[in-house]
Amino acid sequence: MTSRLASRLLNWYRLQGRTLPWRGHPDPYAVWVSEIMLQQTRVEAVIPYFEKWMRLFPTVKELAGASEQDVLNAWEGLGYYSRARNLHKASKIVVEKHGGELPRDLKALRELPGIGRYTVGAIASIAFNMDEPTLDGNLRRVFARLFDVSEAADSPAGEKILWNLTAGHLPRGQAGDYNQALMDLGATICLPRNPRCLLCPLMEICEARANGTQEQRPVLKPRKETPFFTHAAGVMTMNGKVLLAKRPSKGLLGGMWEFPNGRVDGEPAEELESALEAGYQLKVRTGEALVTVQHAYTHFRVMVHAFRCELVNTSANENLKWVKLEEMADYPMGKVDRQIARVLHG
DNA sequence: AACCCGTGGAG
DNA sequence: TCTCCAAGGGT
Repeated sequence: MTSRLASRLLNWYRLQGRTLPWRGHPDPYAVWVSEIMLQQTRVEAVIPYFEKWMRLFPTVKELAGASEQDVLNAWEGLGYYSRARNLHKASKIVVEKHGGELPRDLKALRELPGIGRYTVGAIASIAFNMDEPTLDGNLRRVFARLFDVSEAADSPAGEKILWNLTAGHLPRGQAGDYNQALMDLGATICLPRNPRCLLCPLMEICEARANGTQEQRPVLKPRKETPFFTHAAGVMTMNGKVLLAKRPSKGLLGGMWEFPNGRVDGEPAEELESALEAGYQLKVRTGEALVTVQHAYTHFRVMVHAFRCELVNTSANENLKWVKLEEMADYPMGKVDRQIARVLHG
């Protein structure tokens, strides 16, 4: 039994659904890669990365055999780099424990790093045509509006209601199309701001059920305000090489490379030396500022002053490396450090 | 539960 | 310029 909602939705999807590189792809691996890339990331940003990724790592086995450096390089610019590290880890597990094939078992999928409740439902329904619901930001918004969900949509209580709503309308045998239709609807019609209700295939149902509260849905918890920090970075060049540091594997930009830097509270030029000593066991003499970069991360903003430094002394450190200027592109960096690197390269 | 994790586009 | 937030997961 297909609900009226699902029926309207599926008819609309056949006519208005988007054509995307991973849609109709025969390989579950392609669906997997796309779902990881699409976490908190827009379709337009993902497409070029997906196509490059599938050229570099066409199969699970080739991904598993790649170095973390190559994997992070392929991901550079897409953000949330733990996704790349987890996908890489998971590919090795799939090769070792599942014969190189993505398992069709919900529990086995859920245990792979980087695959949570949403991604299990998406892969199971889209790649394996299983009757599984899922809930992402699009479905959350669509159902919160359609059924006047006053509970905070990003709270456990609200999410439980929303999971039940989407599961309750799931059409047997067409869960993949149903889930993707709701995502397309959320991304092109039921927009966060200024929804295009006149083009919506569910307008009639929505008007009947939503009590006119659509513009006030979904209810979301208030955000915390973002702090601001100032950092100083040291640019140390010698014989056509520059000193780079590898970040810890966890946390912000985990496993990526950067110019040695530290947080400063007073005048950057005066504090840089002590900051670098604390973080990198370096002795340096600062010179003139090379470039200043501002950047807004999700949870804080930074201003980074990059200084040319004269190196006096350094202790042994595995995470420090002298890199030829022409080879900086081979070292995965976040946006800020890539910007500094570009200034150096000319 | 609350917090952390990137980047870019839209308004 | 500034705020919002996007096919979430991990801790």
